[in-house]
Amino acid sequence: MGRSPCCEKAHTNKGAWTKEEDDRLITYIRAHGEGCWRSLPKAAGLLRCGKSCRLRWINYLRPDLKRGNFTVEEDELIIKLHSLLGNKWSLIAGRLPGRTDNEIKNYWNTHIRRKLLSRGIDPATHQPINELHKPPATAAPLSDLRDQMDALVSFRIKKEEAGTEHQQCPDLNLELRISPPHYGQFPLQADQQMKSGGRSDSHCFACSLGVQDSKECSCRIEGCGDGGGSTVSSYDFLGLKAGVRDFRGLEMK
DNA sequence: AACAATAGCAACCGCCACGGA
DNA sequence: CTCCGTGGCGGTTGCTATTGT
Repeated sequence: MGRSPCCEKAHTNKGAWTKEEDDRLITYIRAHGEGCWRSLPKAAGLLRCGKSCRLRWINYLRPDLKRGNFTVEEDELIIKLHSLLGNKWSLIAGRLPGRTDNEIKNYWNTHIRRKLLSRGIDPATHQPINELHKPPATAAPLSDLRDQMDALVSFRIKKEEAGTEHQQCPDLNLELRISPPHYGQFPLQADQQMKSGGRSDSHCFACSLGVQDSKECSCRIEGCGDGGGSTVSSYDFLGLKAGVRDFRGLEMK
C-alpha cells in the first residue's frame, strides 16, 4: 500500500491559478477562515488539491502580504538570518513580516546568492570563498564546539546595523537570540516539554527568538503577546533543525 | 524582427513531524 | 505504542518575461 495521494489528481486543475479560482478561495476563507485544507477545495467549489489552495493562499492571496521589492534592510536581515539558520526559509520568513518563505527562497536563489558571490562570499557557508580552499580541519575539538555554541547562544543582530528596519517595524526586535529550551521559569511547561521531547505548546516561536510583546508572539505567557494560536513544537537548537509549525499566527481575524 | 539565452517567480512534489484514534 | 491523516517545509520544476545576439 502506497501513500495515499493528497487529492484525486484526475479531477484537479494544475498550473497557474485563474482570477475566478482566486476569488473563490478568498471568498471562502473570508467566510470560513483557514480550516481543513483537504476539504476546503470541495467546500469552496474548487478543482484544486488542498495543498495547492494552501500554497496559493499563503504565498499570494493573504491580505497581509507585502508585495514589491525587498529593501536593503530586508536583504541584510535575510543574509544574517540565513547565516544563522541556513535554508530554514519559514523561520527566516517569520522574521520578515509580510514576506513568505517561498518569496524569500526565490529571492535568495535569484538575487542574494549572486550578490554574495560577487562579494566573494560563499552563500552556503557565508565564509569568504578563499577560505573554502584551505585544507579541511579534522574533527573539531570540544573547545571549538563550545565556542560555536557560545557564538550561537550570544548571537545578536545589532539594532544599529539594521537601522531603519527597526524604525519601520517597531515590533521587530532585532536582538535575535537563539537559546536552549527555557525550562526554569515555567516548571509546568517544562514538565510538558520534557514529556514531549522538548516540545512546548505554550511558548511561541516569537518568544523563543526574543520577540516577546510583539504581534508575532502568540503564546499565553503572562506579559507576552496578544495571542493567536501559533506554537513552537520543537526546536533542535544544536542542529538548528527546526520542526517549527504554525508559528506565524496568521489566522484570519 | 526573430531566435536563443537567461532571469524571475509561481506552483508542484515528496518528505517529514505532529496529533489524534 | 503504533498507525494514519494532515499540514507544513524545502527543493525543484516549468512557464513567462526580459535581455542579448
